[in-house]
Amino acid sequence: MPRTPRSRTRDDPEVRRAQIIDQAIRIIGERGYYGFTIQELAQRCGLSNAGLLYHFWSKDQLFIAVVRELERREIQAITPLVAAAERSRARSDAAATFVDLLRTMLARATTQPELGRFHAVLQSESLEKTHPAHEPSRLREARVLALFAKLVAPYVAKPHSTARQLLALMQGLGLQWLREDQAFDVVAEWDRAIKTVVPELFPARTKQGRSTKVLR
Amino acid sequence: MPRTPRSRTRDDPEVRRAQIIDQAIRIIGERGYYGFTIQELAQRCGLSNAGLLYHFWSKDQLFIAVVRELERREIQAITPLVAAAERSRARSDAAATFVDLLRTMLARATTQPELGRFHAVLQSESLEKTHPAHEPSRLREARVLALFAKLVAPYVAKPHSTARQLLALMQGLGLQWLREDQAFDVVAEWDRAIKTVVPELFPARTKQGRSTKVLR
Amino acid sequence: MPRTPRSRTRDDPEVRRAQIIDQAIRIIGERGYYGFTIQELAQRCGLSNAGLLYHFWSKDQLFIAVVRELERREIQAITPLVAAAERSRARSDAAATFVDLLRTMLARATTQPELGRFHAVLQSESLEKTHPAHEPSRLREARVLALFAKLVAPYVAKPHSTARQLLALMQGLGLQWLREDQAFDVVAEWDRAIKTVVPELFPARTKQGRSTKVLR
Amino acid sequence: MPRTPRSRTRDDPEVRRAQIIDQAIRIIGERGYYGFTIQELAQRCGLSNAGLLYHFWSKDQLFIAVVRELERREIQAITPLVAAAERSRARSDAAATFVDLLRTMLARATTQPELGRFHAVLQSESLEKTHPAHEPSRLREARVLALFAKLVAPYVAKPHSTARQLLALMQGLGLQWLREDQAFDVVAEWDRAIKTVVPELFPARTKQGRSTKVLR
DNA sequence: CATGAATGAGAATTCATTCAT
DNA sequence: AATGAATGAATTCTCATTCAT
Repeated sequence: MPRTPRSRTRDDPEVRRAQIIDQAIRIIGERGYYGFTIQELAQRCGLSNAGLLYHFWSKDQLFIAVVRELERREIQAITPLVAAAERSRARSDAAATFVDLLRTMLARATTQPELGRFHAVLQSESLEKTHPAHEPSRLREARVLALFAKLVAPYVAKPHSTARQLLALMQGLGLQWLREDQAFDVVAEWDRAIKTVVPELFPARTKQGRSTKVLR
Repeated sequence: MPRTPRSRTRDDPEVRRAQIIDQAIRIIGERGYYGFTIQELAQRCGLSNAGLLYHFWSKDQLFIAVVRELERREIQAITPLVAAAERSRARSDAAATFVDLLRTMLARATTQPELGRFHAVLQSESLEKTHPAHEPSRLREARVLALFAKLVAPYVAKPHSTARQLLALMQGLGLQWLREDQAFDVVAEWDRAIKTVVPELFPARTKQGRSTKVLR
Repeated sequence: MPRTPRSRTRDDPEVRRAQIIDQAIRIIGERGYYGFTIQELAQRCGLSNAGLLYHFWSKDQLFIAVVRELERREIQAITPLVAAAERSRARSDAAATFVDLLRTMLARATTQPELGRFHAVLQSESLEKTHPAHEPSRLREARVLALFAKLVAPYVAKPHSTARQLLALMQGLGLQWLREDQAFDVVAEWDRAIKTVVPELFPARTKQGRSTKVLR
Repeated sequence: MPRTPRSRTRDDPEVRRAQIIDQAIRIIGERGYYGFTIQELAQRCGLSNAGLLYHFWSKDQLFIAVVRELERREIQAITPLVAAAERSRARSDAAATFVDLLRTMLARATTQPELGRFHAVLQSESLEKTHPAHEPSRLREARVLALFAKLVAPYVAKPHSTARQLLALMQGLGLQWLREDQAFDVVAEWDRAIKTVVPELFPARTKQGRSTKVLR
């Protein structure tokens, strides 16, 4: 029983791949690597099992491709901001560019919840050393931590510690937002969190370096 | 090949169950619910598949039993501290008791890393509505958030927001610690984080409510 | 978790056996030999698996015991009638005694539907040569056929053929009755059937040996 | 040990299905629904378990497919005869067409004993309400009964009662024939039975409506 | 590019049975 | 006389993968 022959964009080597990867992100975000099956993916893509595997040689290859693709997209989205931040290093708008970067990073997970879920799930699943995304996840975290530490260094005494706090808050708030069915304003919470952790990034409006009333 | 026939602890109705649950926590902490197989669990317990299922009627029942058992342990461990915190509400040591509670909560995940992993993995995996731990996880998070908010209320302007930050930091730092192979001092980081988010919990040593240099 | 300790008749070696056999008849009548499990039987008897097998050494032994017990009961119920029929052979009430026997045989399946179901199911299931009740069923059928043939011999030209018809009708009507949820009067139908097949057994009320209007 | 790789009829979408269904009929006729395993079926078809399930999504679906297929074949075989019987309703050959139908119905079970066994076994096994063929069997029996009653109506006083007798005899004789290893002439017995139950269907050769000597 | 048919390796579960208590 | 704990074999089903078309 041949399903609806084909259709849509038809052919286009790369388009197909992209479609597949997009669906894979969704499924992995829902059930993690172990709960992700080629079968389900094929179904969601309107392809047969074999049809799917034609594009990616095996389940693991496909998984790796997904991880890589996501890395690629992330880099693409964030590199310009990182560059801007580095360029502005010595300038007066350095703080603003950094805050901008932080906001954008959270915003990505927010505007594309599948993305947030994917990272949330993989991040814990991949703790296990045998998980295929173990290394990639480790590196990614280290990279972000290092970046945050570098950028926050001018403002705080223990930049690495602050970097940890920022990352923890960014991920944790995202998770809460997902669990609570996106029912609160993460962006606002994230802003508040940044101000709490690195008040120095915000131009003081009062005399003291930090006015609880204003900033919280 | 009949392994050492049986014996060991033998009898003891609940002991076997507890052994099994402990191993299950480990496996689920490593591969999540979807990657968790009765086969592996049985093996680790030195039992046959059927032997295992004799104690818990099905994989899902077993899983639920694990979740419930963990809830039970958590409540058992934390209730006294919560009670203490509530009792001390109006007293001068209120802040100290709260900090104590926060420290203990993280410490549990720290001294029993399996526990930390279990919660870390389930917390993201169970975002999906069809996950068997979806509701339990949701409730657990809501409970903690409410507790934190109540206890922190006397000190901050937006208790719920602060509660979120505390939870995010506690979980996020725990995750980083696990990912980095327990290679840094989470307890110290957590302390620092608490001070950052709710400096009011710590008796001021200098005139200002917060001395960045000292506390960070 | 020990279920309600024991109770009822307690002990009594044979009583227990009888209880078990009664339940076994029910289950086999519902699902046949292949669908019959020791597990279900034990449950229905309020016994553990092992407890059950203590009384009958294995599933097959138990099954054979059931078949034998049923044979025993059948013989016990029917022998007197057969004897009566044979004794009355030459007398004027010979026909009446035979009809009595026929009625009783159907009545047994009717007043104890479990019995009817058991035989109905086994009768077809045991066609297969490897079925544990194959021989018993074959013999039983042959026995009944021979009996019918003998008793009907004085009245018809082809006694064996008539015996077949009687047996077929008895079983077939019983089956219909069970399938239609016992919603019609089998006894009446069986009477009619007997009259149709061996009108000679009934004292003629009209001149012709058979009055369709009356007998049907 | 890779059996003859594959090949044989190869391709042909429906051929494989038909082969499988044919074997399934055999097995179910031997052991009933509960004794029927996919494993055995796969083996008999020279397929792996998974290979089999590829064609029918589950054991139950397969079973339903078998039941339906058999219904289809039966209807296909019998419809023309039923139509003929209905068309001849008022004509002089009405009786002959009906007898023809009755003979054909038995003949089907006779020339294809697997078929007879299948129906024999299912007919009793499906008495249980939870049996997957419960409804189909009930309907089938009702249908046949209604058909017989309608066709026999012109000849007898209690058509429904007569229909019951015909059905019981047809099935019962078939069963005896199977049990006795096909060692007697069922067709002849069936003919005799028809004549016994509805002598009116046969042109009288003697004065009385029924001459025992001739007809039996 | 893609499918249909098939497979071997697991997976969860059920079953009859055993044995020490 | 019965149970609790356990097992090996079987059973249904899923999964990733292969291959001819």
